[in-house]
Amino acid sequence: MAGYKATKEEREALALITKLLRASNAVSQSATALLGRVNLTVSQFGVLEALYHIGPMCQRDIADKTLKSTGNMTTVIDNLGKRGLIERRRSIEDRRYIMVHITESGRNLIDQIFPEHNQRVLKCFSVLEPDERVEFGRLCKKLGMSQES
Amino acid sequence: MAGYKATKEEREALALITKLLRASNAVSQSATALLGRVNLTVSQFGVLEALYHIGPMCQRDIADKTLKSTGNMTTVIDNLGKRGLIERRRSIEDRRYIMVHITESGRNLIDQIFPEHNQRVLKCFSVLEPDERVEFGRLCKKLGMSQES
DNA sequence: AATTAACTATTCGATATCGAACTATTATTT
DNA sequence: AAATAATAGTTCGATATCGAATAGTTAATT
Repeated sequence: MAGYKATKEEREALALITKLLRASNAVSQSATALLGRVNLTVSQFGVLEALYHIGPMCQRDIADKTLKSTGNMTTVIDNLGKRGLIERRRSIEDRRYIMVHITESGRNLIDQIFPEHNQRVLKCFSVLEPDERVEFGRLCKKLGMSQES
Repeated sequence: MAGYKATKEEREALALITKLLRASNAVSQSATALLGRVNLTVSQFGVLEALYHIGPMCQRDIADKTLKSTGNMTTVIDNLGKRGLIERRRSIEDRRYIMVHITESGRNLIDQIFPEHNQRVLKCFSVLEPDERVEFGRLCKKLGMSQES
């Protein structure tokens, strides 16, 4: 048997991270359940939605925005490109950059699912009271910002 | 341009899910940063840790516990098996089940990283006050349980 | 007893994901 | 100007992940 034993504080923290991961999982699964209908993965949706709302970005910026690696971006954006949902345009000023643009077709796809997607996200959080939602957002933000480099 | 426009409530919910995913990502990354040292993936650690603390389980139960598919479990457990960290034993009473056991070697590995892992998790949440941690856990639990079928 | 239904695990194809090595381009240093 | 450093994107190998199809086992039904 192990000689190591977690302290009470540690056990509480472990319980807390479990709850957080479970909540995050539940919410994101429930919110993205409709993506299958239009054959989008969660990653693809994330990228497409960012381009839709923020505008053209280079892959590095998209990777930062979605918390993924640049190697991963190449793959995801390749797959979006195959379906004609985005377009790559090499920057002229600095030829290292490739600006990624959402196409008309990509825009239509987002328009098609966004209303229901928003409804679902809203519904997910409707188990919390309004003031609980505010508090939850505040605490998440504290946690999300704390680990930044 | 899109004819669709999100309501204020929807926009707030979208902002909230972003904060939640960011928090979840930040915490889980910071907590699991040391796994590379012992060549474990996050999934492998999750499975191994569950077996360590709960005891032998069949793959279906492990999948439920870790919120993954059974197909995925086959892969992850295969990879843990290759390294001799777990053992599969076909159940005799009901031959559909395969009980997965952690080995001595697997137990040693967990013992080796668990103290530091716990410290890291604890540190992640130390940005919250004690009463905030309690409240955060309560809200996460509400969210995590709400989407269950 | 035979059929059907329910359930566990595996397989497969497609996509995601990381980190590290690599190429191409631009910026900085000497 | 040449060498060096920094940066963007790609490639590769390994692993993860899903959903659907499949095989094998047991339970329930007829």
